[in-house]
Amino acid sequence: MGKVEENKQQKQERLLDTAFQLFTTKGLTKTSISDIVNNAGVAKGTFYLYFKDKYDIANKLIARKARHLCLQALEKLDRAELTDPGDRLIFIVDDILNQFQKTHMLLRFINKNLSWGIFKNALIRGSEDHDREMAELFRRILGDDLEHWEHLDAMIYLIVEMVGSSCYSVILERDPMPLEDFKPHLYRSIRAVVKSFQKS
Amino acid sequence: MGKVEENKQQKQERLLDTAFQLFTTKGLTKTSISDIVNNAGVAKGTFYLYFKDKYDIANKLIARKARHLCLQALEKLDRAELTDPGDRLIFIVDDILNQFQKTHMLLRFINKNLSWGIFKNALIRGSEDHDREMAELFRRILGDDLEHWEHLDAMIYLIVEMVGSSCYSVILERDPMPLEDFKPHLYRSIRAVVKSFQKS
Amino acid sequence: MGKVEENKQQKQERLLDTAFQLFTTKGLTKTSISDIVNNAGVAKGTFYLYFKDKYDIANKLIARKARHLCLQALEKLDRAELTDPGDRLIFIVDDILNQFQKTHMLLRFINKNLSWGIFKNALIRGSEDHDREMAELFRRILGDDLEHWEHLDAMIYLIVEMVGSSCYSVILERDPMPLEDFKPHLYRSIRAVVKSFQKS
Amino acid sequence: MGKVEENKQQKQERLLDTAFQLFTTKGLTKTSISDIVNNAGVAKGTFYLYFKDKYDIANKLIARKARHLCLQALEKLDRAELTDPGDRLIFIVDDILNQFQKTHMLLRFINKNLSWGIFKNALIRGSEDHDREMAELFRRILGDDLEHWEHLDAMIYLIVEMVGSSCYSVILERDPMPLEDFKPHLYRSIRAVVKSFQKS
DNA sequence: GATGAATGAGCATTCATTCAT
DNA sequence: CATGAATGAATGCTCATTCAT
Repeated sequence: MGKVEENKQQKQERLLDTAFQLFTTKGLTKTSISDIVNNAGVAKGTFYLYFKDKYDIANKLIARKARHLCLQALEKLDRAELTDPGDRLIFIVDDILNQFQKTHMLLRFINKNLSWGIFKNALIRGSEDHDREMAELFRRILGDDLEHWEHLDAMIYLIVEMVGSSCYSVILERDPMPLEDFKPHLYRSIRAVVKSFQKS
Repeated sequence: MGKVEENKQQKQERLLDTAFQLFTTKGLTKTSISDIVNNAGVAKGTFYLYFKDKYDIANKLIARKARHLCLQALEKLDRAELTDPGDRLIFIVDDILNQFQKTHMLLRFINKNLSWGIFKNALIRGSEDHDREMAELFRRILGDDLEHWEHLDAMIYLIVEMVGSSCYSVILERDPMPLEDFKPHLYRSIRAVVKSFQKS
Repeated sequence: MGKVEENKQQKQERLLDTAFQLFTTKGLTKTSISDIVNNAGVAKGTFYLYFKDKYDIANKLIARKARHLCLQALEKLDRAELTDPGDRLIFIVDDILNQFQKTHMLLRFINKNLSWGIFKNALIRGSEDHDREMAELFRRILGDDLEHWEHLDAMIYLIVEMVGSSCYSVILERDPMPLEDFKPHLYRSIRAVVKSFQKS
Repeated sequence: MGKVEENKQQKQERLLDTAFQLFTTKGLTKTSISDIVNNAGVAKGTFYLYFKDKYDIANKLIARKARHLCLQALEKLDRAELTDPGDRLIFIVDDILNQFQKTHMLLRFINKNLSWGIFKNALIRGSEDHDREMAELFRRILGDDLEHWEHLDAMIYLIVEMVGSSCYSVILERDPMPLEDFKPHLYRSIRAVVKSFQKS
């Protein structure tokens, strides 16, 4: 029985990997299910055993990749022993940007969907005690003194969108400037925004 | 044969209008060229006389709409007689957001493409003396005292991306909060970013 | 191992019941073997242990239902103590029509196959002494004085086809008229046909 | 322009003819649209230019064939100069049965759909003054003295269903007897039914 | 320039059937 | 006996593109 279960897992894994590779090279619209199964070496029907359609596998892929990305960054943050909340936030951002810089493919795929919603779902997903988990996540990112800020949710939302959106073309096209040139401006802006949310 | 020329213009216009309506209601991928020509009352072959394919007409449409949006905002700004650069920038942002709030369709279509590149092209497009035009545009937006800032291009880029990206789901889905609630945070952040770019 | 035997019987039964329900609601062509086994809670392979394919199970189902229908009508006839052959024939027809009226589903499934062949097979099926059984069946339906008629087989055939065919749309669509309005014409015609087959 | 129109007609005709041949040999369910276009020597897309799907072309085919069948029989009847309504009715029935006898294919295709509805639509189809046309049709079939009968519609319905249903297996399978043996019984029954509908 | 009939590659999806467990 | 994962042929249908008129 374990053997069958193992085999199933393997098939699904192979489909996910193949799909990821094709999505990142040819793009989602140009990739057909036929492409995926042919490259994965499984029968067409098998695809439908595991996924509803192309968008189903794409979403599962995004969630999986985003989750991995965030968890890695958070683990590094834990080991970094930073105390200043601005430093901590920028540490996370910097780590994620560096990961994207290393593999443009991943960024191209996660694309413009690089939003707060994605990350939230990737980390919390369907939890019962949603608010408590959110607070914990914020605390894990910023440190323990959350009471210095107002509207933490709006602040995080704004920063994630700002970073995600602005770095897309910076990383992929070096437009309007290379990432290294852009980082100082970005990080200075993040600090400014964080400060503007602080309770007076 | 001004009549013929007129007729040509009219056909193209009808195609653009129809395409816009279909793109905003059915979405780009779900709209076929057949849909467009049928609704426009034009023969299929005629489409190819004016556009290369679906994406060609979509891009021309985005450029046209974005241009209109910006020009309107700039004209209102000219009449508003504001002097503070932060006020001026926020006036523009506010006007554009209000326009999008009025017609969600337009925002849904321009989609995540709501980026600095779009606006830049919409306003300057293929000019020879690119840098001079940019400087003039900045001056038109911020006022005459540009020398107080460094890296104006980075600043504008960052702000446009931040606004565009964060307001997309705020306007269309009221997520994570309605536009009216979000605006104060956004404008406060814009001011903070603008300040952080000022020469010390 | 009566238990195993029982279990087998139960599985087959469950497949038959499920298939009937699906055939009558979704129609034969729209029902797949996957549908049947899923709804029956049986593995796909199991289906092939008992039936050759979809049409095999459908035929077995028709035979089974038609048989049940006829036997019920015949038993009621036995208890009705009618003597006139016309009365007896119409009693049977009326009972069957009423059963169909009650459950349109059944009629819709047996469909246009509601023919003499079906009923014959349902009642006699693969008997060795076919002719003697037929005579007995006729005698059971019409009474003992069969010698008054010629070509009994043709007569029964004609009447069954006439009733089955004409009542299909009458019962299911009330077209060209409702069953209650149609019955007098039908029964009058049956009597006329019966009479026309009598030996002069 | 005439040339294009002609070509279109020709294509549609070729599709109809090919479909008819395949439907009658392989059966409707076993015939795919690919089969049809391959045999017709046209592209797949062309099929959808003229028909919605397989059932659309089948229905158009049935209507067309049934219409042709009836019109032929009616024309012959006009030339036959029969006066007795029973004779006239049987003349029509006989002619149609003979046509089916000649080309089993046609009967196999029209199949169990050989009903009053088909013929009614084939002859009257979407007319405004439906009732008047029906009366005229009845008069054309039975002669001028329609007032001798009650419930003409029920009578015609019953007879068409009886003939269609009973002759299907008689012609195609010679079961339960060959057509020539069956005809006397059928015609005697028709006369009996017709008589039973006469006003007393 | 304008038309629209014709094309046919391409796609998603279904499903009967098999067979190793 | 029973299972259900895997198969892959088959099908209906779409649609961008061409080209003769």
